[in-house]
Amino acid sequence: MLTRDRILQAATDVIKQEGVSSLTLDKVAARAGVSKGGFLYHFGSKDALIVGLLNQVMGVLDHELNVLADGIEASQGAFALAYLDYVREPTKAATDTAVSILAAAAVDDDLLDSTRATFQRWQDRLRHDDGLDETEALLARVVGDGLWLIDLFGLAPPTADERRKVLDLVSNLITDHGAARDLVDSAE
Amino acid sequence: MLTRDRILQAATDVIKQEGVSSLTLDKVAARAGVSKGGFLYHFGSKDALIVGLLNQVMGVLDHELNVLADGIEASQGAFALAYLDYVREPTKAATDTAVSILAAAAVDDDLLDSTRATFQRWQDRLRHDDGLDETEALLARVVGDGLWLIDLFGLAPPTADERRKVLDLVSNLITDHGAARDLVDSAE
DNA sequence: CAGACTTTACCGTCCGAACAGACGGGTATT
DNA sequence: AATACCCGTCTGTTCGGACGGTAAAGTCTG
Repeated sequence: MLTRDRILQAATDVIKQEGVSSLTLDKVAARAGVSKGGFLYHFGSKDALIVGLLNQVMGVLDHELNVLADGIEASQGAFALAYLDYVREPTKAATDTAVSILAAAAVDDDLLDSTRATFQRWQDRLRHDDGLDETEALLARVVGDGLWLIDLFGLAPPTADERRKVLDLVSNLITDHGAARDLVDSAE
Repeated sequence: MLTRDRILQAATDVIKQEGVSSLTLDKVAARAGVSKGGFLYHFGSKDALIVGLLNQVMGVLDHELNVLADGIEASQGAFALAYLDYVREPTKAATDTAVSILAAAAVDDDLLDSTRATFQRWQDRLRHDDGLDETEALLARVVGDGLWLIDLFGLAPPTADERRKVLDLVSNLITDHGAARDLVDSAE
């Protein structure tokens, strides 16, 4: 395993196990089995570490999301359905991304810029390229992100059963377009 | 204004304007117009400051949520509808809570315990006391929290119009119970 | 040899916390 | 009413330690 990757993994582990405030260069270097100088050869600063963390983990997330969407044979809303499926149970990529975002927000808000751009791309894809009602598409994203962020902070996360039911509800809403359209229309 | 309250307000302002990493005792004390010693008289440690921040702001949020729910005349799902209404546009209490949670997560995860308990109470109230389908109730919470947390991190937040539409969609789903029940049933 | 990689040693800064004491309004005592 | 006292509030300073980052020397490999 490359040293650089070991460092990224070590950084993620430190945050997961000891919290964002324990993410220090010394601790990451020690856990990666490298000296502080060795660490700084690969990442010139703490900010660079976090950018590297976000880039890697958001790349994985984006890739897995695309693979998942390609595997869904629905005529429309494949990406939205993939977005929902992705949070059915916590994956390593999703958890790693969450802690990385937390670390970035804690250190310097600007580090999240590229992450925001990725979310914007997902949002745009949901809005235009999916042949799906825009509001339903947004609902899928909000529900997906909501569950994901509830997990991140541990804010009374729903049980596995509740989780499954709410995801099924939204998935059905998307698939059975008529039902949702009726609801929307009845409001106007 | 009491010194203690000035300090809490100053802490919130510092996080909002300069980020979590700038939340230092010196900076908060200076902005509150008090010496560092004066600060430490009111909050014996940085942890105590964050606990105080969370307690105050979660108390306000809980209160406003209850007032809002009492003002809704729906036969069922009043609390769920209030939860959704509360995120229609960003309120000061919601924003303050968000940054406080971020600060707590950054400093020490355990500081969030009482906040988690409050969310659990909300969750329980949604689940049992509202005469509403459990899945729909959870949907309301996930959508509310989702929008709120998307705002916190600025992760491609939807426009005001999109926001309104998706909240209306979920509100209608809750009010028109039959439609959602059909969707749920059709999945089983 | 050359260059990629790693180590050791070190520095300046900043932070959280502790501390001794000043100020001042209220209270009790005379 | 004047004096003495107390205590909640706040000030300014100090300190130990941790942190991010630098510099330069050393090592391994092709």
